[in-house]
Amino acid sequence: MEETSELRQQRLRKLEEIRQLGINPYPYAYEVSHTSKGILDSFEHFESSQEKVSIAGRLMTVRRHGKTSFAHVEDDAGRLQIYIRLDDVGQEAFDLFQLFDIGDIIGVRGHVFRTRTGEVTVQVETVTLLSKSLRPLPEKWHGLRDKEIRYRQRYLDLIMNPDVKETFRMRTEIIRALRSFLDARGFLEVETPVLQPIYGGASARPFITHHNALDVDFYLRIADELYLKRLIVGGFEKVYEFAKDFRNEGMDRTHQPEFTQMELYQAYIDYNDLMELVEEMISTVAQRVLGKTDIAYQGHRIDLSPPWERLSLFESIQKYADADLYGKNVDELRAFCDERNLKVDERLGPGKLIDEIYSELVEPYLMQPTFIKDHPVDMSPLAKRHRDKSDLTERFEPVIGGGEIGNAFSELNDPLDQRERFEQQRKLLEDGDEEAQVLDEDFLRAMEYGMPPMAGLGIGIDRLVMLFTNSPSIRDVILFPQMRPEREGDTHGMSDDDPVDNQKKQTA
RNA sequence: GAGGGUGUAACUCAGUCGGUAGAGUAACGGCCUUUUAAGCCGUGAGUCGUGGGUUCGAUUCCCACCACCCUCACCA
Repeated sequence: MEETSELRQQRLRKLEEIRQLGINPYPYAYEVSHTSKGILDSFEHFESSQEKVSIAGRLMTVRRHGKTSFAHVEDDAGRLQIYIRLDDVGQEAFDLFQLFDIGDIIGVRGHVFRTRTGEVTVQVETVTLLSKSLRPLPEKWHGLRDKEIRYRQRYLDLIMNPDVKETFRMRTEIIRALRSFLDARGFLEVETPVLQPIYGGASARPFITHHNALDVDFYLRIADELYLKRLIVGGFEKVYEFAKDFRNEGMDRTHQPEFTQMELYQAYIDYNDLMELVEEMISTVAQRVLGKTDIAYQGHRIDLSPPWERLSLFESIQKYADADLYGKNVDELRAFCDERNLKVDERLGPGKLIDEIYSELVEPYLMQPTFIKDHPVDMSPLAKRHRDKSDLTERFEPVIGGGEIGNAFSELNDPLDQRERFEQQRKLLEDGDEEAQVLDEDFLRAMEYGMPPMAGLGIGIDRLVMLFTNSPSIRDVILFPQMRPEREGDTHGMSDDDPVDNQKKQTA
């Protein structure tokens, strides 16, 4: 279908014509002296010096006027107008320029001036084709709106929508700021396996893959927690990792099967110390990336400056749902759910019920940064028991904008308690909880050698970036979000009969 | 997994109470040496998501399927 497209055929003809002129439409390099932004920022200098500049980028607009043309060239830093006159560039170059299309990558060299209407412009003396484009870009006025094409063909989205570029620049800056915050505090960035023989560290269903040489199945990690803790056993005292994790679950506005989490572990601190670190880290990153600590997210103003409110899970339910559920048994909790019209699964244990109640009645209303802490022990098999209440754990979730952006605890380092917790998880698994955690014998062995007291944290990087960039969907902060693969004959405009492939098939 | 919505030219969208479709942009030809949604004149462009059914006739009605979006359910 694409190969018969009229517009593409026209461009292929132009490509041939350019070749006939003895010009390579795909040359090797171009000497770029300046960026569009550099020229715009220092216009007076360039105007008075008449210094020659060369810029390269994508031709985004063209206004042809017979023997002159105005156009805009867009590079990584922005757009700059260029002005081409027959008298300036000569007949040959001007004819070549007539063969250019919007979307072509070109380089131009000339001096800088300001037009009658006041726009900073390069008056072109030489023009070079750097890459001929064969497909038309979306329309200049409405741009590219179709979300499916934007996600599937992110390159096109990036070309057409400047704010997308900005979002992903900011994503990188956020990660960079987190790194430098942790590095400055003596944390060591490490790498741990993505392929794991036993998955662990979170409650989720894994992806399974197969290693041929060993003839064993591996799991793509759902977390790196158990490996980072092994490193603390090994003697590192502060470690972190930016990890791509994989969870084989549903996808929606806040979930992708492949997502990024930053986990950190520090020996000899507890979860109270870690809360301080988290609020300082997030507000520092905001200050560095956004230049402020109050942000706007989907119509809400959020103040990230410390200290953040600290509420135990049961206090938060007390405060937002006006109910004291601490110490209630399963039947009482279920009765409460009925009373508040919460539909819950029959099989849920007390911990999951509490979590359900909290998620429905509390979390969505927590716009300002809040540490929700002290979760029931059966919800948190890797967390240390609360020092005062043995049925709770020293765990907290930083909640911002109505959703949690992470999870942390004073880490359980009692190997015998840990074994019991794994055994309880095994029962849950046998009772049909597909997300229950699996016993990891080597992890227990490591713990038996002696694991220092410590606290650990996981931060959902994608969600943090959503908050910082005011993005409503996780797909807006992942460059290439997972989509159902394209199939021939499906979505309109998406079928892509590659003529090169077809040629190969024919000649094979 | 359930419910709702969308799918028409390269893009953004109209439209057809059933008679095989239009606008703007982009493209092509012509005029135009400071334009910027340049302008003026002219032209071409589409298996109306896919498959089936009803019908003399389907892009339109019906059914199934596919993709995407939204809401809900599970999760970070």
